Amino acid sequence: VMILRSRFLDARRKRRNFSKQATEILNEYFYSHLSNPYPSEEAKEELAKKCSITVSQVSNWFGNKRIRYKKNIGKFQEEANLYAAKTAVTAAHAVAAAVQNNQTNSP
Amino acid sequence: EEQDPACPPEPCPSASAAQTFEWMRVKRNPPKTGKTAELGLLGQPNAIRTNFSTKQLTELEKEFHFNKYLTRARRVEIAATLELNETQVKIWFQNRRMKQKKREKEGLAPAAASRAAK
DNA sequence: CTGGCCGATCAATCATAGAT
DNA sequence: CATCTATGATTGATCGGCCA
Repeated sequence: VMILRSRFLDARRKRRNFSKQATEILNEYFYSHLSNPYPSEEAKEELAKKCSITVSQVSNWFGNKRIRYKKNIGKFQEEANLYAAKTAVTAAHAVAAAVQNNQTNSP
Repeated sequence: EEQDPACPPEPCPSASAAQTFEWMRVKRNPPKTGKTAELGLLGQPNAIRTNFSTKQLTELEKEFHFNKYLTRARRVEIAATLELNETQVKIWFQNRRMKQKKREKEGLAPAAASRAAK
């Protein structure tokens, strides 16, 4: 409050928002695993690499996302639909590719 | 790409009905520690997150640098001096240790373009 | 069986970046 | 430029698992 407490310790909070694409990657994972949005340590490391952020930041992101999502599911409905559609398309491409590959070299 | 070994993506293509999964219902029990300010109302589940004063944090920090782990005696002593529960002191040290571990880990590889592990 | 620790997470809050 | 909202980080405390 008034006690401008620890401008020292809070100085590190000079945060910067993540890049648009990093957020994109995180949201894709979140919504494609909405039934259990708890990435394993390995998954976090990979996401961190792809997003060019630290594993801790990935953990913070998921922690904040989960809490804020369940706090107001309605507010995220639009976003959820957006990513749901996106992953659906991606999945479709993957399936198509798989089919192609399967036909190319069928046993 | 790298899907979880046993966790396929949401198999719900039809519409995008955002169901309510278990994790969304998880609720934590309110803190048992902390002061209820003894407002006459006993047993009131004070769900207030204690705010440690700068003085308390300074003392705890000082003690931490002396010993990363507490002995029962030391814990009792500190709790009394800082007017905190033994549990709060215990938890503070636990969180402090995790915090330090996290810092060490992050401070030892900020720049690592290790493409050697693939 | 009991209590402390670890690792992960929760939940509330801080402080700032961004939108209006 | 002030005000309101979105978001990354911090932290006291909880949850489940492990172990001496």
